[in-house]
Amino acid sequence: MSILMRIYDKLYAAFGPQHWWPGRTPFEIALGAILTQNTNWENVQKAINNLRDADCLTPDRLYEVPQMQLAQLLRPSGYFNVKTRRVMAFIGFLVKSYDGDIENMRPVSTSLLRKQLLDIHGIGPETADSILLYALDRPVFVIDTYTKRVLFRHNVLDFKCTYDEFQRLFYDTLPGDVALYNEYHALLVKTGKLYCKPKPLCYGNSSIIECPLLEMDSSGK
DNA sequence: GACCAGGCACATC
DNA sequence: GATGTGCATGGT
Repeated sequence: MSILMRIYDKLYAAFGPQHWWPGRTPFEIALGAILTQNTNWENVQKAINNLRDADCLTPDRLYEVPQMQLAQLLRPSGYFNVKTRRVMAFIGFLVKSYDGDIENMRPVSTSLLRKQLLDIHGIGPETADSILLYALDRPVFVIDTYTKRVLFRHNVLDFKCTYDEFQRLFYDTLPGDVALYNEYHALLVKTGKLYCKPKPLCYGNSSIIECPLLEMDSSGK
């Protein structure tokens, strides 16, 4: 069994299902993916609640709302000027390419969708992959800071490896299963929050193991 | 007051 | 290609 599958089994046994992504609709999930960039989820939820209270939680309404007003609604999520532009870019794409309905993306291939998402200003690999996996149910593995930290601290990959290199390891050693990818990423975030804070640990010391639930036995099995 | 939080674009070398 | 920096609120 691969190291990644063993880690998954340990995490699932320890924490159980995480019921991700926290969002009511695919569109809300996509918005959350943008708003949570480098940001605590509780702050994102406040911004999403603002949008809901202002009746702005649909592509049509967001397409109409003035930029200044949108920025104020997004304020609690931090980087609100940046995120306002990014949300507007995403909405513009959705309206222009998919008639303002994320459901119209369903028939399109995953590889094409990923290219289109990455072309949108403010959507990088993690945000694109989060939308693909959690909003559109595609077998795409999301790599985030916690994923890198947890794997690095278990000597699976170097922290300096690229996004694609981390992702490749998951594709090479796990089946392409949406439910598995969904749960695994959520479990890595859960574990990272509990055990893999950036300090006082040093990224340069790969021998440090700070995730006790993940420690393997001496035979490496 | 310091640190942290589910990135990304852009400038510079 | 690698490295550094700006973006910002809110909780601990």
